[in-house]
Amino acid sequence: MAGWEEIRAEVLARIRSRAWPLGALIPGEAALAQEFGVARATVNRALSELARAGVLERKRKAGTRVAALPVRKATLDIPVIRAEVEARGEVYGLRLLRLEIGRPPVPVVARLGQDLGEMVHVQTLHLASGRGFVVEDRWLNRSVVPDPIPDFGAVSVNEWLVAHVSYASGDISFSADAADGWEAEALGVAAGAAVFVTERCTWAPEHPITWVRLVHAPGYRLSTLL
Amino acid sequence: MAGWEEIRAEVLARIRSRAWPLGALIPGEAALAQEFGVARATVNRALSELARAGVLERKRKAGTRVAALPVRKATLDIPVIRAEVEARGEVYGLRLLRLEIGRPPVPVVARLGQDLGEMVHVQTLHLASGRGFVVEDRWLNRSVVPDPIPDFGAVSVNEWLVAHVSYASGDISFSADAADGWEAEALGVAAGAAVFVTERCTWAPEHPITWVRLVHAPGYRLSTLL
DNA sequence: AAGTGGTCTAGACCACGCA
DNA sequence: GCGTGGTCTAGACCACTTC
Repeated sequence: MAGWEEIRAEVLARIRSRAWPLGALIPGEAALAQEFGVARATVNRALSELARAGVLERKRKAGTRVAALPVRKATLDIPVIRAEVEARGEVYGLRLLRLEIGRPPVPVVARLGQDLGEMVHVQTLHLASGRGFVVEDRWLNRSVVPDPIPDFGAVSVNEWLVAHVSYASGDISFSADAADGWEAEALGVAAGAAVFVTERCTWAPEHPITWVRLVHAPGYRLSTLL
Repeated sequence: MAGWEEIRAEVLARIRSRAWPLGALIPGEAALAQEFGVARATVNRALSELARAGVLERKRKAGTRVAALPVRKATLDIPVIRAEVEARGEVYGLRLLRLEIGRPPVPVVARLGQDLGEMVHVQTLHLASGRGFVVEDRWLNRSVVPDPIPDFGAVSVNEWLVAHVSYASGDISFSADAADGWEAEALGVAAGAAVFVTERCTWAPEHPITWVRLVHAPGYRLSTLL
């Protein structure tokens, strides 16, 4: 018994075999290190990984226990749309549908957490081999966009942001919705069709950067390994 | 400059400020350790975290470079449904709609990767404060279910599995779909309404355990911090 | 062959959170 | 307080990859 991965496996095995039941306190790092004949840091690495995966819950002083109701954690990759299209072996295309300056609707202001007044509104259509793949509806903080405004018909806003604007945090959510009139038209599907929607909001340390809603063509799947 | 989090922040700042441009090779761990006045292990921890987040790409011998097309990684929590309902402050309820033994349809067999012959088919409805919350359609490997079959009207299959069956791996995917006839009826919505669908497949090291499709009531959102 | 990141060790100090 | 996990160090060896 040597590497942290072997130790992680052994600990997992004890949990799966109910040698360490759900909710139970397991021995401390020092004890396990001695039992396995490794340094405490190695045990720490193994247990930390399991905690990150949601299998264990660790607290200073309280010790480490097996999670009672294991909350599985899955890691999602959120690629740039162009990369996603190309990964499918299709040809990426981009069409700028609308670019204007105006005040965002109330729900968008609410999500951003503050009213920035006028913002840059961009609507684009991402194409995979000529077919509509994703419709993007985005509001951008004017202060992050230079004057003149970059050509968002050549480089998608997302890719431009990644390369030119630093940011700190954000959130993302997924839902199902019925395709809106113009969204359905852009994607070439019937209005009201069930579509997968991604909504993202990002902030720089001190101010909002952008809010975006991505409507994916029917059949879209987001998947990952558990 | 001391902790790995500070070093991570400093490295991030250099990337965001384009001092280290996208795709560029950054100094080795040893050099950074000297510059920051810390041990190499500390730099390693900081860079490893950034690599896990998709900001850096690391390869032995080749060195560490800034990811050219940053793939954001988001971590999703996949809770047990009961916990999800209770976290909303609602009362959880469970109703067993169907329990039978039979052969799964072809798409399910395909997903599982092998034909197990007859399987246990369970359909349940999860309720939040009496309203339909999730419809579950599940096929279980007969060999993981004891005889007699547990009371899946009292404890959901998922919770029973968590507590009684060890497993190794699986995958999960999310999509949008139009609600099917019986699903719509169970949820109390119009047939064809846009619903959020979670599909999960899990395997023990050597054999499939279960395939499940969860249809969430309209309005369901899956969200996380980036 | 050589350079880079990945891991391990033995020891140490510290922060947190219970009592 | 005091026990636990979280982190840092200095040094070492190893695995992988490119040259």
